[in-house]
Amino acid sequence: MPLMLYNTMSRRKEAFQPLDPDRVGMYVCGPTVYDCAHIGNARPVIVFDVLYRLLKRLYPNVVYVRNITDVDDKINARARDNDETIGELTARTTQAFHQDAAALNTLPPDIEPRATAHIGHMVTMIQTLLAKGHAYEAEGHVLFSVPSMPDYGRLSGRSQDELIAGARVEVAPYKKDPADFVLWKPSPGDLPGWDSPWGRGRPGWHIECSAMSSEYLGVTFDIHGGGQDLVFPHHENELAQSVCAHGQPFARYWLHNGYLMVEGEKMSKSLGNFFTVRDLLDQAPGEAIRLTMLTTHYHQPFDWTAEGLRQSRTALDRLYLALRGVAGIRPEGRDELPVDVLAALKDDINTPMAIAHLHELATQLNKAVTTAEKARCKGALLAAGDVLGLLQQDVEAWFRWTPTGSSGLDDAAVEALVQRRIDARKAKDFAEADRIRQELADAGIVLEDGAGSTAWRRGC
RNA sequence: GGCCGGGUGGCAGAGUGGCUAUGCAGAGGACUGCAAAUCCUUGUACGUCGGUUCGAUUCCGGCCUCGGCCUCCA
Repeated sequence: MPLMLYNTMSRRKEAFQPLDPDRVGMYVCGPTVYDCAHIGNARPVIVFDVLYRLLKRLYPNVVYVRNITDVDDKINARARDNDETIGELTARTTQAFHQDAAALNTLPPDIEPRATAHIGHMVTMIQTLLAKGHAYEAEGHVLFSVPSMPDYGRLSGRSQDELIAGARVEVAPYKKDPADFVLWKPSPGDLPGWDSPWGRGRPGWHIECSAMSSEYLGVTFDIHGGGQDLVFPHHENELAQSVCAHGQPFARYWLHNGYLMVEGEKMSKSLGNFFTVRDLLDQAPGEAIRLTMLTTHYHQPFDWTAEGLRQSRTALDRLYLALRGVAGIRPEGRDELPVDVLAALKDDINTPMAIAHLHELATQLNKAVTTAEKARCKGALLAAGDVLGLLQQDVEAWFRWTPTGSSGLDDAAVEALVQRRIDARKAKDFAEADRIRQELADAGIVLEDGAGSTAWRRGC
């Protein structure tokens, strides 16, 4: 079965056929670095990480580009509010983003270009658009002329008439058409600016992705991803600029992850349901956050709930318990992705289905009797985990995770109590053994007596 | 107003024109010093009204309802 992907452009699932199977290109819109990432930002990071891992399985050479937007009016405003320089703000938030992405067990992209390092390329593209009559200068701005592109609006599925009718924002007086958008705008002395044929200024939002994607992946490339909210206007405009400047097709497959809500409501600061990835990492392991995100198909709206996170932790407990049971056995077939997991992911990245198979593999592992069988099941489970970015940490590390600022028993204290209980059991002093069990239970520690040993873990 | 995507068992969440995932929670059983874990068994699910069909949760249409987008929020 070929890899099937839902293409926003055609509104249907299509068989993926790369332009060049020896160099598959994927561009995903990365963060604007003005603040810590919130959980909505985390969704595309995780979803496209799974696609990246899958593509790497299927093709020998995948180039994953995810940009950092480090020039933006929100950045300017935030730096002023924080009383820090723009450079300090963007460096700090970029680093925080990298830490969060790593905590969610996502692979770094192959190339992570920053917008400010590609201003020259953007200027060149804007000049081309001007020369071809797709852009015009007005009051120090350069604007893209939407009417100059007949099939503008195809990606987001709206006609130019609709755009004009629906425009609810005051139209800047220098625009020839209400739908026209900024390619370049003037910068006063106190804002970041670069010299250009149109004076000192800074780029509009959309042009950076057009410039950087073509620089690293070519003017036509395979996959372009991002959140659904970017379909319009960002991706529509990127597409328009790129096609008009280069005269060739742009991205061939457009993938968009659905929106994120919190406890059934739109996430917003005013509702008090706004979480950063950081906030959550203090309360739950990154792997649990990752699994939670993957339990809903990427294309569906995702409802983040405390209960959902709890269930994911329980699910990971189950999977890691299965692995703990075969800790001493060397896995077999570690590199062979189980066929049903592969099939699920090849069907438009059906992670919920893949996770269901993960559970079935765990059940098989739990039921395995012979060592050979256990080794095979363990290998299959781990291989399935690899492509999902799950089950890769040390089993005991998973069970010992503690929330930030926890004041409970530390590992050594738990070990000491467990040992005292083992001694009590050997002496058949079950009253003392049960007292210790209760003491540990009160501290959130679950004990599991096995043949000749006692394992422990921290409950949720 | 225009456009888009949803409504599945107690909960989350896939999927399918007939054989009805998976996990959590619940019930019963096996195992266990007690537990936990594990395994086995179990639960008349598909918003509503019509249509197509031998048969629809799955296809088509109306309706209800939820959410989103409509110029810079992933």
